[in-house]
Amino acid sequence: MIETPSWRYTPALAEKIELKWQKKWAEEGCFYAANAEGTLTDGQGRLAGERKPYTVLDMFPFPSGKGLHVGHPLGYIATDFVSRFKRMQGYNVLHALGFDAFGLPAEQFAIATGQHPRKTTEENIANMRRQLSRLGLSFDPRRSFATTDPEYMKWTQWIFARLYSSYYDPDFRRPDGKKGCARPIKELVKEFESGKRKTEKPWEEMSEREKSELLNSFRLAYISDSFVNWCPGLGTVLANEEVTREGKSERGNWPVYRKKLRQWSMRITAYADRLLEDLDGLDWPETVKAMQKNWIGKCEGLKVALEVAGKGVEAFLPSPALFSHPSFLVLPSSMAPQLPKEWPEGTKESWKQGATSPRALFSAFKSSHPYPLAHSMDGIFSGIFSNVAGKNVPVFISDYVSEPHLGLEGEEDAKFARIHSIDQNPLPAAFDSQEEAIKRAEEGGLGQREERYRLRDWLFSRQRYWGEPFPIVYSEDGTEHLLPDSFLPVNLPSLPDYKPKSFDPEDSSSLPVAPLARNGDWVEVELDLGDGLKKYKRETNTMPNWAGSCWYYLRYLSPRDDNHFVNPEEDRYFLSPFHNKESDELGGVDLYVGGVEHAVLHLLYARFWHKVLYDLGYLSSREPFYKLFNQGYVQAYAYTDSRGQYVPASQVECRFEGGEEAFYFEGKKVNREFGKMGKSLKNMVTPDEMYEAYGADTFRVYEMSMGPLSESRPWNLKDVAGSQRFLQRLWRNIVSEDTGEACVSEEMDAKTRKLLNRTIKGVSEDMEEMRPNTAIAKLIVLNNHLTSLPACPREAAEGMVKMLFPIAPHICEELWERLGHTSTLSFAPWPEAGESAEEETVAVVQVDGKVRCRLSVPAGIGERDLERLALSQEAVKQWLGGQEPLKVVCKPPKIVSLVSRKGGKEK
RNA sequence: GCACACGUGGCGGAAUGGUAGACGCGCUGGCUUCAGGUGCCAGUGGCCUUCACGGCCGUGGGGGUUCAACUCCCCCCGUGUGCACCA
Repeated sequence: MIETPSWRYTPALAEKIELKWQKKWAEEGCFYAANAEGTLTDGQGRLAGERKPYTVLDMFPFPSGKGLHVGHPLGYIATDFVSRFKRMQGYNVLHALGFDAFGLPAEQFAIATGQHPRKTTEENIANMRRQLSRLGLSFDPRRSFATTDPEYMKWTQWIFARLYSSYYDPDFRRPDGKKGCARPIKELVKEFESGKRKTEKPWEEMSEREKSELLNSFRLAYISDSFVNWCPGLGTVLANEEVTREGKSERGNWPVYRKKLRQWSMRITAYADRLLEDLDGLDWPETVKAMQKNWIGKCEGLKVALEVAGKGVEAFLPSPALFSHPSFLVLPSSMAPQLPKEWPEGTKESWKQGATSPRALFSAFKSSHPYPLAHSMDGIFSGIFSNVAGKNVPVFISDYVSEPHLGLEGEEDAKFARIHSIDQNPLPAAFDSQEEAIKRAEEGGLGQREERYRLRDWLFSRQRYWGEPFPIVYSEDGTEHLLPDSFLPVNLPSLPDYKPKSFDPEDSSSLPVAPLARNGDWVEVELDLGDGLKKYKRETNTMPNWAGSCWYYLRYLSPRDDNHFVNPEEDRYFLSPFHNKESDELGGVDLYVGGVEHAVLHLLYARFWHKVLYDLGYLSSREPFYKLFNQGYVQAYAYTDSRGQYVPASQVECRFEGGEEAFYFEGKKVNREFGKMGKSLKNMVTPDEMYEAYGADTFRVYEMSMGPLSESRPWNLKDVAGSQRFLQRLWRNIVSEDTGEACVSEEMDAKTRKLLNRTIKGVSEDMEEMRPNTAIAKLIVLNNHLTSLPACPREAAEGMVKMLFPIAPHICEELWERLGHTSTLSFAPWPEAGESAEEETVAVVQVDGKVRCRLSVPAGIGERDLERLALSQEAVKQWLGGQEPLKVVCKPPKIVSLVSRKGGKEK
């Protein structure tokens, strides 16, 4: 039996090395970013002086109760290698991770486990920290926080207060000199008082209540009666974005009803133009820009008159809808059972019987209707029918059509809506383009062409417990009052029962009850807001969890500052455009990495807040995130047996049959599918399993080498062995497996030098462009070459270790130490490619587009010389058939392309 | 239906107008070993031919531009994402 050498790079040794360096980095405060001034320095003086800042940001993680699988760390490993690479290039890197801990999932998890959300949230954060810390990520630990921390919540409320106290003045010039700026509402009041800005009724004659109403129509955070999506099953109101297209709640899949409610909103529409314009200057993926433009952008459509329950109303039909549904009837699903009664000429008995849900109605209608289905979406919840009752009247049925824009404000008025001209002027069922649809509709007198923004204001209140309370109280007459900053934070009260009051999911007559209203001692308060002690009632809504995630990247800069939400000095140092040439005039975080699922909402909301805070003079940059990178997802193979049941993927065996892969579970053949990683598909792999079986460095190398960072890719456990072997070979090249001591040669041959230089050049470019997969491939090539040498040259070993450090930091630190160095690699300068003395390269000779000859030539060869050399080759002469070439294209030193008289063409 | 993205060996992928298949997995052969595993060395797109050299074909399909196309343009097929009923 052969014993494993005592210093082989095994998972056990990897773990020892990894824990050793993680401890050391933590003790030395290795990843402390240094602030421009004040409290947070790096403690070592390393970063003092002229270092340029570089901010690397991960999307704010939500600490789920389920823990992480191997897909989650992908983005964190990516930002970590960028951070480490930038540190080696001499930047003062700010890289921190906090937690987005408010929100419905946290509340639901807590309810499910019967505990207080604060307790479960803290436990989940601790678990996530543990799983991530074993990866050796280079976060500055001093800058971490959770949105639920009272000190953080204080500033979230403070920002809300600024939005509430501001309005948008389209004529006022903002700091960058352009028109349109948020201003304190006090300025507006002055204009009303002085008469500079007119009001319908003179300002001084208005009651306090009237003034308050008027100002509300200007404030950036305002309260108004608005339609909300009431979900009795959850007992909460949801934003449109949280309602599925089937009209169910995104979380829980309960029915959702439209209700009128007094609600807080954010006037994001005031910023629509600027949110659109500034996209151009950002270094974002074009697809994300397109999605934002699509969301914000102008939409052409038709303003039409509708008849609703005998009353005339106006509606806007966007051109995409007009295109696919040229004339139509819209019915809320709640009316669906009555449809046959309302239907002109009674179209069939068979389908109105027993059709109580839209789904049932639809399928009954589809099966019985004699006419062809013109269009169907998702096949179930809606459909368009042509030639109903001899008329061209498509019908639209949906769970989610109680649209105020069609005047359908509540079930009581919602009989049906129809386009006036339908009977007189039925439109053809199909057009060639949206433009044609809108043109024909306009010509047909259906309505008037109009452009609108689609973007609507952002609904900002929730009837939940686990969110930030509003810094708002109401006096006895119902007028709202902002609490002064000195009253912040407004903390959540303790409640005997913090669950939202849910109802029968089908009970559409129910109304939301905010959990905070249950604590009477908290709601009813006596305060002195500057005019003596008075009685007030607190606002009982809470903020959505977008609130905390809208500005967290700012708090990383000065996480413990009690006087500012972000310290102005640090803002100017880290985010201002003047410190980062690349980000030009927009400024912001240098690199933001996360999933594309936040392409619209989170990024739009954060940009909006950032712009308001910029207008008000609190920030020096116009945009929050200069460069955005969307990483792909880690997907996984899943396996089903002959009955279609999922079998544990980890126990599936791959065999090689007739040159192809076949898969077996317990001796029986199974099918391979492709899907999300998770418990239901029995294909989940956790980082903890990877640490144990391979170590963190192998795991990191594997995740970065699987494919391009921006693409989704399947997790393939057996491929990890390749990454493991690479690190083992590297270790063995530099360290003796018997003694553990470095065994390198002080000499380096010319061939190795050349390859080293080429590798440095290539890897540097790949790292800069965030292509770790090709960087790793190049390092493996170098490593394989070093393996073939009798002894590894020290210079190559050190270059190798430096270049791999950002991706596999622990093993590289260990090798660096064993090579005789005493200080961390974290700040070692990134290697630079030297000049290679010898400059031979391979040139290719093509005849009629095909490679016919390869020549070894000096890299500096001239065009004439290369051409002459190519033409003198026997093989080339043969392919030219002894004749002069018709044409010669010579691009030294790489290629000579010849056209023969036989096959070639020439112009 | 509209918009965008993508399509390369048995698998993940590399090459962005200039040597297609880097690198890894898997597979084949050899060495080490009692054996398995690990490790090391060599080979590995298909077809033809061969001791060998070599030749032909090949990046979803078809057409085009070019001395030269995985790469650029047009058409088709397929896959994925977004949009639609919220506006």
